[in-house]
Amino acid sequence: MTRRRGMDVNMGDIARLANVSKPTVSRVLNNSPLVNEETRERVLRVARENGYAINRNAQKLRQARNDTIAVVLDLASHRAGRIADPFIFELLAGVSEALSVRNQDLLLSPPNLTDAQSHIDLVSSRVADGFIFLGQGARGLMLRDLARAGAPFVVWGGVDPAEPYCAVGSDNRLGGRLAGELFVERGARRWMFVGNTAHTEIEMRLAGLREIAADHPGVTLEHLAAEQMAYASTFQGVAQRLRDKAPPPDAVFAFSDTAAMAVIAAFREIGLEAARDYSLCGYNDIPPAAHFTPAITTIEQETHLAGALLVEKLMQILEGGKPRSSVLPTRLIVRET
Amino acid sequence: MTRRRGMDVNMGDIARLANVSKPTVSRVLNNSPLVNEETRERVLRVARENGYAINRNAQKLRQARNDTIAVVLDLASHRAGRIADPFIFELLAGVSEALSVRNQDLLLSPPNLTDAQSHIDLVSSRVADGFIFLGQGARGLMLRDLARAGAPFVVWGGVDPAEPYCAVGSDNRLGGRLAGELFVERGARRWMFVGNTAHTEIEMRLAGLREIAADHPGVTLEHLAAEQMAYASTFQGVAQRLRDKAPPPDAVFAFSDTAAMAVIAAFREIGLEAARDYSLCGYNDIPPAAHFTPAITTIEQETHLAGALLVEKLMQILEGGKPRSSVLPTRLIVRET
DNA sequence: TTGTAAGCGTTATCAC
DNA sequence: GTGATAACGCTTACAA
Repeated sequence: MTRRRGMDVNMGDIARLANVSKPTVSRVLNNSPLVNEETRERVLRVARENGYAINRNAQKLRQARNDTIAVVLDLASHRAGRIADPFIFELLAGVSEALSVRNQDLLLSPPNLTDAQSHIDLVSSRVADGFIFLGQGARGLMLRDLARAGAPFVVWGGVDPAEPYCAVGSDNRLGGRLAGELFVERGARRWMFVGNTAHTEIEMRLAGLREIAADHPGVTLEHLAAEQMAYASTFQGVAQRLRDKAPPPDAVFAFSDTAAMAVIAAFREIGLEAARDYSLCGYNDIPPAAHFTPAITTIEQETHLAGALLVEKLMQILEGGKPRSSVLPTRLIVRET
Repeated sequence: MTRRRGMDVNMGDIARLANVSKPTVSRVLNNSPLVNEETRERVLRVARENGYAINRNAQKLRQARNDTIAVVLDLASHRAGRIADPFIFELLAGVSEALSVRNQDLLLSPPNLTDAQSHIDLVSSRVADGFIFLGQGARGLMLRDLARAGAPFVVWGGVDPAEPYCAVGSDNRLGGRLAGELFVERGARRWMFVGNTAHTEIEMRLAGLREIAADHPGVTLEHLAAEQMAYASTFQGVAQRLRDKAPPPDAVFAFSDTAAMAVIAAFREIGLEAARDYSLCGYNDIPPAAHFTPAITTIEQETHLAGALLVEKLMQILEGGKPRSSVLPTRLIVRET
């Protein structure tokens, strides 16, 4: 950056120019009520005139808190089209907004942060005060370690009261049950679940579906792993299964609406159409699901408030509190499939 | 965080425990070649044993650079389903990875950063060294101001050699021309462009399409604004246009594949099918486009390298260089529509 | 190869 | 209300 007027001004300079001491400038900048109105105005004017901006590193060095939160996204999964659904970014937008309201910086966690220790180091290095994990992913174990170490964090994902950390998520088990009840109503017998159960939230959906299946003799439940969570690999996985001699499922519960689209495409290859030949339920209610042909039945999550809720709980933890986990409502939206 | 052993250890403590001075510890931690191998090992051992993590704020305070880059996403547009295409997050993943390789922190820019001054303040406050804008969005003017102020930044978006800043993007104008040539080949006469031209990159696509249209007498080109970039509003905009008495277009170029899906849904409402009744070209080549029914013709962008390229150019700027803008290849992928 | 001393720009403490 | 002084934890310059 070209050295502009004011670029290298520090608090001492402002203090001198305004005929006050450094602590007074500091007080003004921190809206301390202890400062004379006249002084405040003078200091602010001088600061403005000189293009002064406080050095946040010096500030952070001196203070206990960093006012920075690290947000952990499973970005690696999003490379190469391995994207679950765009809905995780609505979540990110909500978190970003909630943090900004509280004047907290948002550090996007680097992709190489994998074990508990590297997360702890980030806090020890005074880079971030705590973490928000968006999606448990396959890191249940690491999260338990992190909780045991006492690191401050909250998680968006499956809410399990047995876990030693605070989580916010939709009622995934209920989601699974709702899909199951729909399939029962439709008279389907050969159910299939598509999703990677290494992710806690997805495992819980399968659990809910399984509960309903168990209540209905004659119903079989098949599980297709879909490890990659990618559109293309999900499509291929389903297509391959359908080439088996085994009779095709007559009901499918997919881990996302995008995955549901992959399911539709794969079934279409062997001449089967959703709605006509099998029931299909997605997850997330992304906008295109409603206008898809056929319109996709799905489970809606309450993500509007999630960001604010996650941030609020993390702030409570940072202030020494022990907020409880929250389960957000989940709703079945019945469409053509 | 519970105070664990080693939590409050600083460099002085390690120095004392290892029988060396602080600068020596510093040298070891920064891989200086000036340290004796034996000393290095002893220091590292002591540091490890005491769970020492360097205080990055103190480090940043002392050094010229911050090793933090602010990434600007138009997150506001992603709330309420206003998402163009998930492809922007592949870009984010690429940037995240490239930054992490260079040990740079990624600060996600807060949503309230709108004018040039607030961006400049972020640099003056020593929070970030520079910016990466993912998508020009409707901030062409602000970017020019920012460039004039000498702030270090690079942009993913439309590349215009006349702009005073470094940009990386696909050849949007060529993309528009490719779509136009396809429409000519298909014999279409009533073309429609769907997209918000306040975004430079989208305006350039329209410009390319317009060039081809101008070369072909008898071809009309209509522009549907689609300001919100959302799936739902695009669907509604197209549906409303189709209710006009004017004859429907026989060729549509949409600003994204997701938008193309909205176009298909809207045309279907009046009984028109892509491929059969009109040509359709999307943008980005997202995975579902290939398996959609009908399979969507689209323009592919080279996003794999974009993240690394953006980071590299920004680093050059931070070192005083003046990297040139880059245009990445663009390819038409002809499918059913 | 290592150590001493100074300083980065802020805020906490205490005195007035 | 305001100011003097001492940290915060690190790196740079210079000396040995």
